[in-house]
Amino acid sequence: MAAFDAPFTPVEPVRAYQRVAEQIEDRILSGELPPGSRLPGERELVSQFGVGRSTVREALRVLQSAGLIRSRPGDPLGAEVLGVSADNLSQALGRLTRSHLCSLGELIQFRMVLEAESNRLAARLRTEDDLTRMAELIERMRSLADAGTGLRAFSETDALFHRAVAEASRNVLLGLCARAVHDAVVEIIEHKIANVADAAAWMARSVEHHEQVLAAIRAGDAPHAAQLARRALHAYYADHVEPADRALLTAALEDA
Amino acid sequence: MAAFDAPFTPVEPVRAYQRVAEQIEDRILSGELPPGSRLPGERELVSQFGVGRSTVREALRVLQSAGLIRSRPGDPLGAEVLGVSADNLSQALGRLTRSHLCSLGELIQFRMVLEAESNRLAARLRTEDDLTRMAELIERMRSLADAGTGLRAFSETDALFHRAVAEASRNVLLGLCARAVHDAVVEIIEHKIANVADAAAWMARSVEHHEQVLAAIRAGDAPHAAQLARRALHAYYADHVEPADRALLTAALEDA
DNA sequence: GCCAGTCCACTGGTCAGACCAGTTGATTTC
DNA sequence: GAAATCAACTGGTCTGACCAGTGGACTGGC
Repeated sequence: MAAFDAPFTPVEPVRAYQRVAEQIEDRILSGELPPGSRLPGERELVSQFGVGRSTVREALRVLQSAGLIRSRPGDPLGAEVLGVSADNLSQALGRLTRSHLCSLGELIQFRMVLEAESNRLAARLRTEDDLTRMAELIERMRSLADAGTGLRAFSETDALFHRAVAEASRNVLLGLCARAVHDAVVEIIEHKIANVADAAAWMARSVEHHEQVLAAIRAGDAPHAAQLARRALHAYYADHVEPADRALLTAALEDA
Repeated sequence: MAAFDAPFTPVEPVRAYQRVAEQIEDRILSGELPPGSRLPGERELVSQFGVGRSTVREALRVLQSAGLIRSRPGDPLGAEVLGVSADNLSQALGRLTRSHLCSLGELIQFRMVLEAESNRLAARLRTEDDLTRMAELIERMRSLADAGTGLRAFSETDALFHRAVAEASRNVLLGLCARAVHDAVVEIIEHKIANVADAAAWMARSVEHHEQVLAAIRAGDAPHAAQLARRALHAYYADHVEPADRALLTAALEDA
């Protein structure tokens, strides 16, 4: 911005706990404190930062609510550094839907966009390694489905497949957001869908869908891979959103 | 999930400040405490919840870091309820990039996806009101550009236009995420781009681009509207990402 | 020497009480 | 009536204390 546009910016007071939190956050984000490492104990931080314990604790609380650290009473090693994850994102997205600021239909439409784009990019940028990884995961899903195990193990492998696709798309952000949205959706309507009547048939259909996706990605057919994701989500969720929102999902489907 | 799949889930201790924060958050998200309303003072909350002040303060800190409330020393009205916003999202996204877990290229690629999809849906779902709103904003941008005002005012109107498009797309989530990503990008490379050599020419080009977008949206040409967003972002940012990431941006461009 | 059990120093979680700087609105003063 | 003053608040911070729980050191028996 030009200098005359806003010569000075208002100065807002910076609280002590903010500066403490910033210092720690910077070290975590810069990699100086990698995931798995430990922070000093609270009383040690008190003497290092030269502030009271309540200030340190408020700072730690902020970092914890951001998902950067985790602390446990009685742990002589101090709080554990977790690093950046998608948890915070999915939490924020969950709040958006819980507040009815955005509907379930929008959430699923958004997921259609993300997964479609993930597939599209994967079809374009995937390596051979990516393809074998995905094929292996599909194989595992098939064997799980045949073995008649519970849905939980199947869903986990399913999530791994989507993660493999996201990795092949070479965009971490896309993958993290897709996972966050996925988690938010699950949190909202898990109970409605969890006990599908015929789990076996559902798993078989899911395996089939994933095979189609893999084939499109292998063939480098980006538009088709994208469209597959959109269609699958539409078919799966269309019945679970309010009728008013159904048009949204359909709109995301057309010539995308 | 089937009952035999995981009959019991581990029980983790719930801290007092968490329950306090949850109670308040629930009331905010349910709309019982709308944005602009006030929370009781901390000492009042202490007596209402029956916990110590530090517990109340840690809870408020969590809510504040989630962007749900804002407190100011000396305010006799108590903390202000802000409601859900995109700030929290952009903060999380900023952390992702600052931690080098995802690059600037990925961020911009993601923005290409979001804005393209926003345009696409807007082209399909826009109403006449949406169109006039957008046209007005473009007109305002043009007059600002002609008047030779600073970039700041121009950028604000630009942001309003994108918001209008997001609104026309009938997906709040898409708009909020797009704004969050936009903010994250700005935070990272604002200083690099802020003082463009020829602001006037840049603004003129921007107005022209927005007119093309509006025309496509008005015509209902969804694919073209989407492609316009991708191309504009590519043209604007391609030079600012590392060469290794340039292929990412290009990949997001092709037959999308 | 090894393993069980005990014990204790220490952790984070919580509370109570205090002080400070800053805001606000009523009160006083001119 | 406007300006200065004041007192009753607020949130921000610090101190010191207690608790339940953890984990390593210590101790006992084998």
